[in-house]
Amino acid sequence: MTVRVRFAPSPTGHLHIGGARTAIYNWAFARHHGGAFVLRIDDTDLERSTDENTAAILRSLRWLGLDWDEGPEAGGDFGPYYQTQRTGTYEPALERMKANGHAYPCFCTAETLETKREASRAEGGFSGYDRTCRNLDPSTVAARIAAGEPHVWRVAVPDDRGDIVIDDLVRGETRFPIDAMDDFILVRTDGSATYNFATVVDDWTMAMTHIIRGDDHLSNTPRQVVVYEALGAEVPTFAHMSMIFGADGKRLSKRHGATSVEAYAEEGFLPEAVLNYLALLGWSLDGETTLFDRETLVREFDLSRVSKSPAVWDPEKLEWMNGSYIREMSTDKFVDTMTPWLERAGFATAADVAARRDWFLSLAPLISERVKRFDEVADKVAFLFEEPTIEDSVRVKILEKDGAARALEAAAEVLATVEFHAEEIEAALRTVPEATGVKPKDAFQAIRVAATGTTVSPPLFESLELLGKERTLARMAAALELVTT
RNA sequence: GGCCCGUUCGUCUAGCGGUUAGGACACCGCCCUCUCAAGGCGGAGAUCACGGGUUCGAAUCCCGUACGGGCUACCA
Repeated sequence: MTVRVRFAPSPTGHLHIGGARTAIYNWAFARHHGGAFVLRIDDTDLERSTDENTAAILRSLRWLGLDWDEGPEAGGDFGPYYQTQRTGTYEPALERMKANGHAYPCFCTAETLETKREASRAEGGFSGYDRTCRNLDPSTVAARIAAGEPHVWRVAVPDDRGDIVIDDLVRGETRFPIDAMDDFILVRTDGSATYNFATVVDDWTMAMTHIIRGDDHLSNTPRQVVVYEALGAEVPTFAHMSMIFGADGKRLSKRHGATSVEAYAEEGFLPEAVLNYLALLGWSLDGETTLFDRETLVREFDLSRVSKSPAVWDPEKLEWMNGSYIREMSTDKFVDTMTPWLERAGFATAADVAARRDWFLSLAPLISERVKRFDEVADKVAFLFEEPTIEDSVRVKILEKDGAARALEAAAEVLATVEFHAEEIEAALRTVPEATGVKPKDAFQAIRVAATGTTVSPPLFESLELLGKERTLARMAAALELVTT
């Protein structure tokens, strides 16, 4: 049988880091086994679900490079792929369970249930439904329904079934005592399906073979198994992965900073880095390999190597990884990726980049090994696009230092006569320390501050080349004026 | 309360009865060097949550405890 897995986000918000990881594992599992990765939008929470959120989720999945075989905008033979459009399938499923005697109507009101629950919980022990309506006389049941009395439909958990054992692909064999199982509600008074009923019917009718999800659903699994069995459906294989925590050991939330995939995209993270990091957070290839591409992930992914324990989200490691991917990018790709960030900063348009592509290509390697995210690029290249302002403290510390002015004058002089290429610039400037008696470090720092306005910049000679002779000399003259007046 | 899951350096993890407990991020030092990075080399960092077993031998198997998490809704 061919593998079919699904990712079923609820469009009540953007794609969350945790959801993204679940999607990645499902996707990798499907691709590894040559199966189908299905996307279903569980939008039954009408209050909070929005089309904007759905669109954002699709965008984020695509950004990560997770393509789905069936689902919104892809179609498929098992649709519809929006849960709100599948309500028609719950009714026949319920009929099927009724026919088997696996579902029964319950007329108990929410209030009486509440008081009963409190009472039994006070005594300690099982707090589930006491099955009052399970053994109602069939004729009275028929009469009450005919009279239009409000009721829900409950599952009749079999007494003779024995414990429910789940062979979880991540956690191994997990046993749930059957007598702790509640005759939970399948269909509400208003006729709508509850989560545990709806997902089972959806997953069953969509022919899912494996359910890979967060372990917050582990405790729901035995309930769902009961429904599968009552339906006469084949029970899929389950795999429950642990959650992602923040540094404080609490479930990851907004308090811990950016939690949506979109936010990481906007901060200048690369999709391949986010994918790699997320894949590694809770899964290991061999314990040694930390950097791997999409193809390797697909080839090597194995649920048995998914961690059972929760993982703490570590933004620093993600940044390191992103930096690593940036450094490995081709110069061309770096320029392309950098362009929108330059546009956003108002430094250059895509047309500017195209017009002077060679110049940007020589800029790229200077920047790529100095940033961990693309939102740092603008700051690093600013000196090339706008006139620097030298801070007082820097002026005092560097430009007014003994010999600095002398070095600047000498530098300006030699630079004026030279071809403006890094090698020539370097050769010329190397003569300055000896000629002036100023230490190389001090001389170069003075020139750096004059040219870039700061003490930290990309390599000096290359930076000057990019700046060009005219601007370099003008800035040096301006710096000299600053300290000599 | 009941049921279920988890616990190896600060963090992510390897380990699946015999290892000097390995790797990665972060941290520290050295090298490189015009600053910052990047890179190279090295270092520190884990009584494997705790307590009992089983075994010649346990991070690895079993039981218990503690702590953390989940479920226990006419939420998903």
